[in-house]
Amino acid sequence: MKQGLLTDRQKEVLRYRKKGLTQQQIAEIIHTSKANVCTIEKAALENISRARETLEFLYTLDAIHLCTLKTGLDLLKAPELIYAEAEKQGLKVKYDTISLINRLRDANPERFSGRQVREDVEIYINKDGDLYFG
Amino acid sequence: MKQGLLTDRQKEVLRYRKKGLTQQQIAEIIHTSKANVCTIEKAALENISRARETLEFLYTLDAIHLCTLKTGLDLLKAPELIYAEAEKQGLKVKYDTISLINRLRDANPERFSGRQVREDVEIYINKDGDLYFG
DNA sequence: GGGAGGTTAAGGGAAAGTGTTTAAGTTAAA
DNA sequence: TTTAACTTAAACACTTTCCCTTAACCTCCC
Repeated sequence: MKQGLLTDRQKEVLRYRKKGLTQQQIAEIIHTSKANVCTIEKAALENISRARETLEFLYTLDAIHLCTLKTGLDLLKAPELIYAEAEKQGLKVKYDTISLINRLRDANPERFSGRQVREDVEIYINKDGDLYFG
Repeated sequence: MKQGLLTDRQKEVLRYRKKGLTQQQIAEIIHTSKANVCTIEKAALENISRARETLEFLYTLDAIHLCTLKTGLDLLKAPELIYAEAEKQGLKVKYDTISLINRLRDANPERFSGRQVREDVEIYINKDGDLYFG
């Protein structure tokens, strides 16, 4: 029963990295190429992302689908859309306009460019008014 | 670039489960055996555990183990224990007594019942005096 | 230009994970 | 006791991940 997503190799690299060592230095210590250290580090960070995404999914489990932000939508128009849909469901969104926009962009920056939605974003809400994106 | 630890199959089962369906019912819906549904669900829960453990590792990356709150300990005695250990390490805990207790309980409510520690809690601290629990 | 730090791509062998079936085993409730 | 719900083990085909090498590329900065 293995525990954690990260392999020993990946943890090793992350620890050295945390200490401030360069990939080259680490490569010498663990007897491999710097390209390999880079790959291992990248894999580690990817695993960490996947761990985060996995736990996010849990939240969407007890959340319901609220609406979809369609590609091309003006980001500034998202809040009123979301508020309106939440009201239909009898739910109160936990965020004000400003923090809602910030949360939208912080959650997945690659889906917005400037004020525009680049890719459909699914909006979920739970009973506490927390929002999740899929 | 895959995202999240859970496979589509695993998410599917978890969603049906959340709705209250039995493994047998799910098996019929997704056209397989109930034993298989059980296996898939188990794998899903294991993956969720691994995701949690992965993120916990991140905290311990720049934190050191401070002490252990043993099962049965009075929650109100935790702060002085923690302060004492932190002082030994030359570190200042970021929280006062009240907020420390609140943080302890908020972090993992299932580990405390009333004033008592129900299950060993590992305390970690980083250079900023932040506390993490494992 | 050349060096240091970092990244990417292609490929390969070993290891691990996934979904599945079959068959046997609990456990708790009617 | 019988039944429904759930768990477990073994085995198999299949896919993915991991670590590694080699060889290239990028971006600063001297």
